[in-house]
Amino acid sequence: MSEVKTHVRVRFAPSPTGYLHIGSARTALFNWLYAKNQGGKFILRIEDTDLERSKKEFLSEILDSLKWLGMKSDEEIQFQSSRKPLYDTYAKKLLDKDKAYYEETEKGKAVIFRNPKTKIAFDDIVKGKIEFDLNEFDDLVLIKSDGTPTYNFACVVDDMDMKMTHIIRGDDHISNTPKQLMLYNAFGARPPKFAHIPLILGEDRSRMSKRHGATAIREYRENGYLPEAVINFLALMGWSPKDNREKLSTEQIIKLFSLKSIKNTPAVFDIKKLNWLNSEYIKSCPPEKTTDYLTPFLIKKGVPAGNYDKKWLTSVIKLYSTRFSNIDEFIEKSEFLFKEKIDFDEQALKSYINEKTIPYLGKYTKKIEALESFGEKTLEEAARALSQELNINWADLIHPVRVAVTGKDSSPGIFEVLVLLGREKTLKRLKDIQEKS
RNA sequence: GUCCCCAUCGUCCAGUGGCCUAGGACAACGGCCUUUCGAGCCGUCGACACCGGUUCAAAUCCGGUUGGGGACGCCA
Repeated sequence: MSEVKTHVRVRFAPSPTGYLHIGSARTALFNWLYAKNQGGKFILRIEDTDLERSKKEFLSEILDSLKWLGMKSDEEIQFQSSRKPLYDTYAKKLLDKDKAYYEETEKGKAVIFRNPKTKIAFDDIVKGKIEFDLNEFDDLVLIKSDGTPTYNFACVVDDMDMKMTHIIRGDDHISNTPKQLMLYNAFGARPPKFAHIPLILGEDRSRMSKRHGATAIREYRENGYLPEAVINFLALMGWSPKDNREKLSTEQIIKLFSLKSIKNTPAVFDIKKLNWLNSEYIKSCPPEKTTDYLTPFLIKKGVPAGNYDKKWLTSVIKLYSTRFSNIDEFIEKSEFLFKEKIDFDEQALKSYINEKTIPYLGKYTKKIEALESFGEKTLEEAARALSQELNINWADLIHPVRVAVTGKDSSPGIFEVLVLLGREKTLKRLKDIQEKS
C-alpha cells in the first residue's frame, strides 16, 4: 500500500505596491520550500485590488526577484484584479443568506459581513493554539464601495477557490486570521491550516525597513549576492537543519525543511552573516561563472568591466575571490586595476614612499624594463635579486611598490597584481610616483 | 488604549525535565602562516530577562512581572 499523498497547495500572494521585500521573500521561500518538500504546488497570486497603489513596475520587479531566487509558480499566476466576478458571486451568497448586508455610502454601495461576535480559535502550526473573541472586531467590509473586494475577503475567496491547503505568512497576519475564519465558517468551508512565521526585524528590533539598509531583493542581486547564498541565509532565519550545519544547498534545504521546525521567535537581520555566506559561495563558485554573473552589475556600478577581455576579468575575480563578499567591496579593493589614474591612500603614501624608498623603485623599474617576460616569477626574481644587491629588507622594496601601483597599503600578492596590471601600467605608475615625489 | 505574538551569547540557530559546569555559526579579539590584505588553521570573549511555583531534578512545565514586536482601514 502506498501512502496517501496530501496534495499540498500553498501560495505566495504579494501585492504589487512595492519591490520584493526581504521579509516577503522569506515568506515566499518558506511556502516554496514546503511545497517542494511535500511534492506539492507553489502558486503565485498577485493581490492587486488596490488600483491606486498597484504598479506594473513593481509587479515585474517582484517577478524578476522571485525568478532570480529560483522560485516559480507551479500553476498559472492569478491576478485578483481579473477575478472580480468571483468575489461578487461569493458576496452574493452571503447576502442571500443574510450573513452580509448592503451599506449605502457617499461613494456607493458596500457589502458588509455580519460579524457573529463569537469566540474563535485555531491551531497554528508554528504558534500553537490561538484564541480570539470576535467582539474585538467590527462587521467586516467585503466589497468596497468602488466595487473591489477587501483584502480579507478576496484572500478567503481565492484561498477557497484555489484549494489552498496551507497558509504560510508573516505573523503580522495573525489578527487577520479570526476575520478570515469567520468567513470560512459563513461559507461552510473547511479552512486551510495556518502557519504564521515571525517577522524579520532590523537591528533596532523594529520591523525591517529601508532605514535598516537594503530591503529589496533586487538590491542584493545588484550588489553581487548569489541567489543560493540569499536562499541559504533567508532559510536560516527561523529554520535550521538542527545539526549545526550552516552552508546548505537549496536541495538540501528542501529535503530537510518542515513547518514544525520553524522557530517562533522573530529574527534580527544580520548583514554580516549574509556577507559571510555569500563569500563562502563566491569562494566555491568557478571564477568564470562568477565573472559572467557579476560583469553586468559591475558595469552598472561604473566599473568599465566590459572594456576588458573575459580572461583577464576572470583572473581578477579569481584573485579577489577570497577577498570580497559583495560588489562594493570588490570595487573598493580592485578599482586600481580598472582605473587609469589611481587615488592614493595618504597614510600608505606617508608610510612607504620616502627618500629612502624612491630610489629602490627607480632601480626596480629598470629591472622590469630589462625583463624579457613580464610574469609573476620573473618579477619576483627581479625583486629578490634587487633586495640582495642593495642589501635591503624585502619589505622595504615590496611595500613601496604596492603603494606605487595600487595606491593602497594592502592588496593581493603584489606580483600577481603587477601581472594583472600589465607591463605598461606598472611601469607608468612606478615612474609617476618617482616624478611626483 | 484594546487584542495578539514573543523572550538562550552582540546577531542567527541547537536545546523540548536529568546527557547543560548550555552546543554550533557570524561578528569581535588574539595566535600561527605570510611581502601587506584576505583566505586557512588554532584559540579567547560571550547567553538561559526577572520573580514565584511544580518536581528528587527546570533553559526546558505553570503563573506573574518586565521588556520587545505585531494588529486594531472601504491598505494589503
